Amino acid sequence: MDSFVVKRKRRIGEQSTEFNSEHVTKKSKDDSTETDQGAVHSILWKEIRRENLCCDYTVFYSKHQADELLAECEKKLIYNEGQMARVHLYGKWMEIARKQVAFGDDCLSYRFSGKTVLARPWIPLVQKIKDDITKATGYTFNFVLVNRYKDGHDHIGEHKDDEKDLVFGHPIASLSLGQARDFVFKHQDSRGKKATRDIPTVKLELQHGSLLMMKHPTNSFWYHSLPARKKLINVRINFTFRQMVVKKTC
DNA sequence: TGGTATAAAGCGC
DNA sequence: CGCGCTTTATACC
Repeated sequence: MDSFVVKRKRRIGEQSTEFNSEHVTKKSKDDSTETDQGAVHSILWKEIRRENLCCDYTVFYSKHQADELLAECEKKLIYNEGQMARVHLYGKWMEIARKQVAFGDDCLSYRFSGKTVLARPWIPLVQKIKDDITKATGYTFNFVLVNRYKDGHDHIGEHKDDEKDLVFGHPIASLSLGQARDFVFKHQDSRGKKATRDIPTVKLELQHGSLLMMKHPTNSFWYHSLPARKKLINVRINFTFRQMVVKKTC
């Protein structure tokens, strides 16, 4: 069993909606003997399972905690500009419809779509979120890509996370703050006109303060996207914590 | 070395 | 407004 049920010293928030809920099971509390004056609670993960898709979702921070984190992010985060804010796709350089910055251990970088995003040194705000997730899940991370979607016009297209620089099999932890947004998984065999199979898309709504653990082999088989939702006016900031291959040279 | 994939926008419906 | 589909020439195994 791949479950990880972890105790945290806080009450977790409400579960959010997963549209195709018939395939979702809530993880039951295990046979834990934890009795820390009732102050410690197991995280209730919503398990999302399809063929070669394995994700766990929970509301990780209370509204109050998430509000404070979002405010601090808006105050302290500075995003990449210029060449660093573009991708090379289908022969053209394109501006991205969002803002992006990365933090990580010394000398780490992440290459995708013809560009290299260098990690800035960790700052306490981001380090704290990373440490919270590690405490809750047991997984470590040495890199995070931060995407800021200023409103519902900002988005990211269908893609798979580029695995060249990622430690194979390590989960990606996606923490969301701010505007709840739809998040869509589409199986690689069900895309386009010459799809060979008809596998339904999987849609989630990623809530303020939520954590989505994307586990192996999800990213090898499924594309994901954050489609535009043009009526939404509020900002969303997303952190995707990763474990990168550490190279010998800087 | 070639075969393969593409984190984007734009169009039609 | 939202979706599905096409594009395209470079970068990479």
